[in-house]
This record gives sequence, C-alpha cells and structure tokens, in this order.
Amino acid sequence: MEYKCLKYRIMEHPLYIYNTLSRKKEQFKPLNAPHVGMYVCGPTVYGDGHLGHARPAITFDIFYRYLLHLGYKVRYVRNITDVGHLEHDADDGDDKIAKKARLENLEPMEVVQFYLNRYHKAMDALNVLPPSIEPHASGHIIEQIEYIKKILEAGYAYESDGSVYFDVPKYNKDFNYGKLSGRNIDELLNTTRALDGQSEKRNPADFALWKKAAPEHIMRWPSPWSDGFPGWHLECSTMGTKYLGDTFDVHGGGMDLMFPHHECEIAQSVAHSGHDAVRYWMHNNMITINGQKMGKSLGNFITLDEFFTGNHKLLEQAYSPMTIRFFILMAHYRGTVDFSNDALKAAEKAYDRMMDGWKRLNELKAGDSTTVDLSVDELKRKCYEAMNDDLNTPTVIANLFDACRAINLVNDGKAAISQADLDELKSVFKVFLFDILGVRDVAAGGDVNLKPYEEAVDLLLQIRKTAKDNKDWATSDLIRNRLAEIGFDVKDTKDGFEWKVK
RNA sequence: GGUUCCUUGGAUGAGUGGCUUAGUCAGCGGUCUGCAAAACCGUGUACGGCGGUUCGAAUCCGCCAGGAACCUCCA
Repeated sequence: MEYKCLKYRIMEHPLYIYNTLSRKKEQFKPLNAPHVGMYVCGPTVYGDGHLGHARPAITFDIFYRYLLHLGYKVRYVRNITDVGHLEHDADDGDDKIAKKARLENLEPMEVVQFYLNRYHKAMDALNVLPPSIEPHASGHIIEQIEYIKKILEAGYAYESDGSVYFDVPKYNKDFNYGKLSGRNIDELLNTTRALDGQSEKRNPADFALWKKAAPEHIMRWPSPWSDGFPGWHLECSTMGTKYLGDTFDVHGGGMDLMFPHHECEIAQSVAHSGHDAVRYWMHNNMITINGQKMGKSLGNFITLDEFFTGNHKLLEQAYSPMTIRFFILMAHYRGTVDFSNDALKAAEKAYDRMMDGWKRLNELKAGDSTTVDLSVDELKRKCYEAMNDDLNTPTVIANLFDACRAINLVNDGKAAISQADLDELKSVFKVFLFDILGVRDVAAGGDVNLKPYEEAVDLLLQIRKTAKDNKDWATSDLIRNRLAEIGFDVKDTKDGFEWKVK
C-alpha cells in the first residue's frame, strides 16, 4: 500500500540531490527502496549548541521529512560524540569531554548528559524530529575495536606504543585518499617524510584509530593494544555500518567535516570492507557572522538559547525557534548564510506573514468558483519541483507566499475560491509548510485547551464591535488598548476583527 | 602555497542561454479605514570587472579582482 504510494510519487517527482562525491546533482535512488539509510554527524556534547549546529539539524530534518512524505521507510542515525574528539592534534590533544569534565569537576558522562539534554531541548524547540537511532560513541567501544582489528588485518594500520594509526601512505598507494575533498596528498606525503622522531606516527597524515590513554586520562577502555579510547573518525564508520549495513544511502554533515573527518571515514570503510560504505554524501554550508564562519574556535558563536532569549550583545532582540528555522530555510542549504539582526527580523516578519496566511486560509469561506489568480495544482507541482531540485526550500517558501497573496485577496473579498480549490490549498499548506518544512504553528497553543480563553477574547471584541457600530470610540479604543497591553494584537477586518497573541 | 566554492537591486536571497515576475524585509505613492493595524495595487539602471563562444549571456568558457571554507579542532 505504502510502497505503491511511494512508486507513484517518485515517478511523478524524481528527486535529485547534490552528491559531494561527484559534485553533481544526481537522481536519488536508494539501494533497497522503499528503505533508506541515512547517517548524519551529530554534535560533540561538551558545550551548548549554537546557530551553526541548527543548520545541519534542520537541513537533514527537511530531507528526512521529505523522504518520509514520499513514502520511504527511513532509518535516520545521528550520532552523539561523547569520547575521542580531541583538541588540536591527535598526538598531544586533549579529549574535549574529559577536559570539560576536569574544568567543571564533573564525571565526563555528567558533562555529556547535561549538554545532551540541552541539545535535545533546543532541537525540540526548532521542531527537528528525533532520529531513529542516536548512538553514542562510548556505547560502541567493542564494535570499534573489532573494526580496528579488521583494518589491521587488511594491513592498512599499524600499532605504535599502544596506539593504532591508519596508514595513509599505504592506503593512498592502493586507493585514492582525498577523493571526496579533491585533495591530492601525494605531495604532502612525499615532502613531509622527515618526522621529528618523537611521534608515534610514521607519517603526519596518519590518523589515530585507537589512542593509548595517559595515566591521568579518565575515559579509558581496555583493548588488545592498551587501555585507551577510540579515534574520532572511527565512531561514524562503525556505527553507520552497524545500524545501516555495509553500504548505505546517505551520509550528511557540515562542509567543514569533509576533510579530514569524512575523508577518513571513506578510507576506514574501504580498508575495512573493500569498498566505500556511502552512496550519497551531502554537506550543508556554514553560517557566517560578519562574513566569517561562526565557530567555537573563533569564539564568534551565538548559542541557540541566546537567540531564544535575546541575551547576547550582538542581538537586538530575542528570536523565536520558528524564526530561526524559517531564517535557515529561506536560504538554500549549500550556500553560506550570513547572520544579521536585519536578516533575522526579516525572517521573523516573513514567518508571521506566512502564519497569518495559514490562519486566514482556515477561516476562508468558499465561493461558487475560483476567480483568484492561483492554480492550486500548479502551486503543488512547483513545490514538488523545488523540493526535488536538491531541496530548494527558498523556492518552496516563495511559492507558498504566492498562495498567501491569493488567500489575502479572497479574505479581503476581492476574489473568490471554490470549495474544491480551498480544500486542496489547505492540503498543500499542510503537506509543505507543516509536514515537510516542519514549521510549527506556535500560536496554536499546543495541547492546552485554550478554547474558553479564546472565546472570552472573542466576546470582548464583540462588545468592542458593538461600541464601534455605535461610534463609541472611547470604549472601542479602551478595549483594544487594554488588550494590547495584556499582549493581544487586534486588527479590524472588512466586517469583523481578527486577533492573535503577540 | 594547495583543494573546493562564492560574488545578483537599499538589506536578504532564489533562478535561468532568449519567452513572465523570484520571494521576504525596508522605502516611496495609492486604495481601504473613525483612528490604528493589516491587506491589496503600483514602484525602483539587479546580476563583480574585462574578453570570448552564440542570432542572443546575468546564465557557457577564459582571464582578472574581491571574498569564504578546508589543509590542527569546529555543524
């Protein structure tokens, strides 16, 4: 039943996505339709998520939602890095989680849990759907050790003083290290032979699969080589194949992870199983601030909580989670998007305009025929077309705004729409705005039963209308002003009123 | 220095070898309105520079300028 639906939708709307590997838009054809396996690099939970973290979460949320809409059965894996992510260089770096734990005098897993809870809360606020599986690196130590053994057996890794490193030069001789990022590392490998002799690595380009823990290091597990911990790149290869199989469809993440992280993942997979595990690599672009990447190392990031509360010196006001979501969706995921108060305020207004349109759509009365200049079928077709063209959400939004104009015209009594078109239009909004773009109608009030309160406001405004009809402007303005003070936005319409909570 | 990519109107941000405008925000003018707000209508030499290909390029190619990301951790 569902599969039939899928086939129908796919035939009508072939989906194209940009594959970083080929640097082209390719038609998306899952290995085992209707099943789709998707893996996305999640956060390292040693600090609060910032605007940059919202980008991949929302980008791949859109892709996830769209695949579900098309009828695919998606297993979406997004990992949590809670061990092995080192600062600086793998030789002398510090584990990010362990460092934070030491600084705050906490158990490392306490740090992990604290920031993970906050991350989930922020994702929920942004209406990002939870993935199917959210595996922790620390929960897959055994699998990672087994994975390393296979690479060692294949001859593409070596042990050195209790640590295990991936042998990049040897791998590069047999395969192509750098095919994802377009790097040619031959030169690098040949010119940097002279190591200082201190390093455990044979070549600076080699990366750690297993690190022997220093005596003071608290996060450690036994292994055939030493008490230690796994290298950062390993968790994704291991957990990806564990949950999605030897070969799976999509691997996503930020562009900044392309090299070395994703390049190393490819090398690990090939060394481990003889072939790349991923069929489509997708990368979202960066969010910039004053033209520069927003990031931890530059210290120019604004956390999501700070956006929600407005509590940051660069923010002129608070911005709601839906404003942030809309802001991100109004740009294409592969382009950079520059943060500014002006841009966010524009997104906020745009979101309000869209939600007003949706609200009015639900109160619209159908006419005998459609006279408004809008073809709902055409609208639907254009929205699918935009989504199928590498998830072009800005165009989907632009199309929905065209519909908003039509809705407003009908609402003003300047045009009419038939019952059939009205129903179809509601369905288009429901599918694209809510199901696919994942916008949440915050004014709707959630689960709380607000009906009596809403009717009380309606009652007040009825009294105001009577006063208006009697040209009793004093009473009329009193009600409107007092409601405004309480937090209601009241607008008069052609023959009534509408209101919303500010 | 290497790799990858970008440069669109006041701001932001899609798109395309010619046919019809992206859209949103801001501005200006108008309609409506007790007022306000909203809405609607109208409005702005836009496509970094210089060459080339073409009947025709902002869209393809080359060069130049400027910018970004990655090359150590970063979504």
